[in-house]
Amino acid sequence: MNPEGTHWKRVIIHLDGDAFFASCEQAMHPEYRGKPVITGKERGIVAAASYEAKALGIQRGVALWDVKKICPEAIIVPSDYETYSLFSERMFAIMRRYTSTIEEYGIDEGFADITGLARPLGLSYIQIAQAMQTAIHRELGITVSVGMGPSKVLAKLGSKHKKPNSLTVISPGERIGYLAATPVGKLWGVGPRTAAYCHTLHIETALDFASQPLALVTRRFTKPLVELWHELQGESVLPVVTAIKNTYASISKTKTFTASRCRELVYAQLLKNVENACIKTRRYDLASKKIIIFLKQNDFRTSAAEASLTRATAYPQDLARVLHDLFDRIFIPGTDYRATGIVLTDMVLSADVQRALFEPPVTLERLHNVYEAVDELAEKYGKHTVHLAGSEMAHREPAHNSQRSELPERKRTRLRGETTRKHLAIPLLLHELR
DNA sequence: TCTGGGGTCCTAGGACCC
DNA sequence: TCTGGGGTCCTAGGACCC
Repeated sequence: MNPEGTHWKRVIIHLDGDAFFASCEQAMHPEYRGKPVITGKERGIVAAASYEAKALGIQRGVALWDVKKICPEAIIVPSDYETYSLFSERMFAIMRRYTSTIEEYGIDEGFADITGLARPLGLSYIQIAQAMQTAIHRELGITVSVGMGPSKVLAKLGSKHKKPNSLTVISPGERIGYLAATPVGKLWGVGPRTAAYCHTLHIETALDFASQPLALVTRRFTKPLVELWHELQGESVLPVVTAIKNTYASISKTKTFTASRCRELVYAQLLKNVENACIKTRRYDLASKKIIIFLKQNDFRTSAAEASLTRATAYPQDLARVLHDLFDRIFIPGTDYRATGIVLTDMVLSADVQRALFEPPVTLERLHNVYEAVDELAEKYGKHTVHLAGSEMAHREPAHNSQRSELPERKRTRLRGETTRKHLAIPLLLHELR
């Protein structure tokens, strides 16, 4: 192995937080360290389990019900995305000390392209990876696993290989061994359907897949799988995307509730989702030209309906009429429903929204003013201080399997880069760590 | 994993046009 | 009138990710 990677065309690293949510909780609460900690209280299933909890056989997705049976002393807390996002920001900031070619792939994982940086930084490639890893541990109190390879896929395979707090280098020369040990379904980009298809072709391991002739892969598989094939050869075709996401192609909201056949209640749930989706849409200065709704029956069958709008909007009032029509089209009386959902899509910038043909000029402006006031009130007094009468029932009804009602209402959701008191929380960690 | 919530990308097929 | 070839755009749905 040549860790300096001088013969590598690219040197990519992937950092992956270890039991990220649970680790953040342990970093924030010293009294949680060394103990089984579980997040996901608001959902009733395990979102993240600390390594102490994993050692007891507790995994993602397990019902909290069962957790308490296995381990009555487990510390169970709701997932606090706002705080984890702050840890995430800090983690990426540390990575950026070494290169700006960073991709924030998820809240707890990211890629860095460090090709050619060994000489200027005066560190070997492995030392660069270790420097990031130790700085994250020292400053944030959480550990990450790191993978290094000549492509994103191989780097990601490396970070997963041995957790926690590991560093795994998969060089072009060593990749065969790692691929032989990896079932094809474990590869990034291979889901259950593709894995099943692979089995029909007698492709069982990542190496089986990588050993297929390119012509066959191109003929039998889709474009993402062809890219995967190249990446597995150690040939980097997926770039590290540095652009930070600040817009959306679609915004959706879904919520599960205690199953009900009450038309008004189900509709109220749907309308509340619309209100939530609109809030987020306005926050990003967007407006939607197409709305899709769906109802999930108690047996998990879903039905959907959609409509295009005459004018892009981010105002529930605008959507009310079409929403009602869509709802009537798919609601079946006497059927129990467990969830509703809404997708706002075909987004445009709100600045580019034009008045619909034949629409009186005042309408749009008035709506705009009304919701500006609504958003201000929400900022001061909490989300949903003002909502449509039609969603009242959903606001009263506590959501199914959620203890959220016990939780203090979050003051508000921050915009990127906006400063709130919470930002002060992490520097305090430095003292706690001693 | 008997099932939460929020996203993106890709492909096939139809409509329509020249 | 019949036939051929080719392009673009849109939509629906599948599949995958965290």
